[in-house]
Amino acid sequence: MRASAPARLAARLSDLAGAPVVLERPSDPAHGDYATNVALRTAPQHRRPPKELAAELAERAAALEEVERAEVAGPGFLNLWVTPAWLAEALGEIGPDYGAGTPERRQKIQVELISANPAGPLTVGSARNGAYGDSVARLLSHAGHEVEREYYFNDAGRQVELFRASVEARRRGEEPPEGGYQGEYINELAARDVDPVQYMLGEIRREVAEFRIAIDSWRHQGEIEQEVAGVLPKLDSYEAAGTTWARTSEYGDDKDRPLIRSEDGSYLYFAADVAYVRDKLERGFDRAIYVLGADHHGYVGRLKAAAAMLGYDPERIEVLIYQLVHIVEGGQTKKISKRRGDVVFLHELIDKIGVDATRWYLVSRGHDQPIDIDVDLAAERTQKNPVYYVQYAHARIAGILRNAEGEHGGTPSELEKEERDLIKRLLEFPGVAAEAAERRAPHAIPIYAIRVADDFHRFYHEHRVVGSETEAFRLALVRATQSVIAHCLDLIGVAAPERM
RNA sequence: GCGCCUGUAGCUCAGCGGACAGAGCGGCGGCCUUCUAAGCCGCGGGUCGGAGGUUCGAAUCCUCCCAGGCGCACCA
Repeated sequence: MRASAPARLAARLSDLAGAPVVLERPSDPAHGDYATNVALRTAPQHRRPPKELAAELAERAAALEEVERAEVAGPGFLNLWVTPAWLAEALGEIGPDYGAGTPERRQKIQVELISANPAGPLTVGSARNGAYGDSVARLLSHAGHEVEREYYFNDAGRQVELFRASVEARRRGEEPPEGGYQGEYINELAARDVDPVQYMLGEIRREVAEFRIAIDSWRHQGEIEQEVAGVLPKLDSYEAAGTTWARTSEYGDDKDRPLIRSEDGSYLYFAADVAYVRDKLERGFDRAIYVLGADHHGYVGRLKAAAAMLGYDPERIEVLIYQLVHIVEGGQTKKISKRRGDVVFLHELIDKIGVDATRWYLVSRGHDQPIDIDVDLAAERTQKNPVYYVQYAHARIAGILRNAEGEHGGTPSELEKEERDLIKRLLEFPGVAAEAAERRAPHAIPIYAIRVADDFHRFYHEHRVVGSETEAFRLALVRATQSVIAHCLDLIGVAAPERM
């Protein structure tokens, strides 16, 4: 896989400049198709005025066949205009594998996501975990890594027993136990003749699939707990205050962590964490990614400490934190609590607005940004979800392609403004996808997709495709646009419809 | 008290070292005999929480302060 056209252009310019050139797309069209600040950045080390350096580079750049014009502007920017032939040729590179990377070092990566207790249906909080984590997994896979998705069922702990007891109490017509679970779904479960935990295990698998997340590996707490006894002797631990402690504070954690409950000698959760870390890394993953809500960010230190204590490079453990989803009711914002029943379930949101709008909505803001879902406004607000705007562009193109019979391709001698803008936008895709993967920031994809749809709708409004003088070229342009939109939607698990 | 995250247009959010800060929604006004009007165009709207600092250049980096969210269990 060779570098994308803009990357190759940047590389040629880097040779001319003798320094790495980063091309950006200026917002002001008067500043060219591409611009670079190399002269500004390298002026200090050359001890020469940036404008002088930029002027020299401009002269050399203008001699490149792909460059139509090069100008120095402002304090020392170099602005470039590219030829229609270069744009048309670059367009030809857009296809099924467009933007797919081959990393310098292909890694085997595990992404553990959701892993909600089977103590009820998935909440919108878990849905954010899934939408975010799965999109990161898709991005990494697109970037060329080998990715496996795992879901860990905490199906043997205290919370789950409390849940089971709550349902059973309900069946006997009693109040739930102290700290137990409440809510309509408990009543519904009580009415069914099933083991509540077994039932939820099945329900969650179904919901995850419906949310378009393909889990490769389902693990259960019991499996990990069997490994605990074998791991504990390998830890740097000591006895104090009636229990065994892992000396995690020596390995970057805030404090030491107890491994065994002194009351009854049973393993505490951290013991399972350690066993699980080893389990993951021993399975040959170069990297184990955990996707956790902000309420679990205290986990980062202890998981890395666990790895370090076992002799692994803690860099192999990566914890992705996303901010929480809150529900807003009557102007009041509150944290989701399954136990209290203050909760919006994923299936409710899907029923209201569908999988596409739900996934788009949950992944389209930065993971560092909290999300409020207003129970009353959710449906109304998401009717205006930009997902439809993007899907519409895809469907519109499908319509054009249904009407067209001619060949695709060719290079017109002149390009319309809307065509140039659209092509340049499409050429951004490999960079956008690579950066999104690198930064674990899938929200860049929907934002970019909106811009593509934007440029397409503008083009569509101004120019006809079928029956135009440059029909073959425009068919290729429109087909490439559709392909890039489809790639974007796929990266975030949203459907790309042929008709709307 | 300590740690992580956040504070950008009326609302929801992008932008995270470059050229006058952007989009969607909401408001107002235009555009369908032509490939889907779920569309396009125009208008209005911002001391980028505050104060210092680094830099040729800061919404973007550093420090402090203010405000909000989340953590700091022998629960998960």
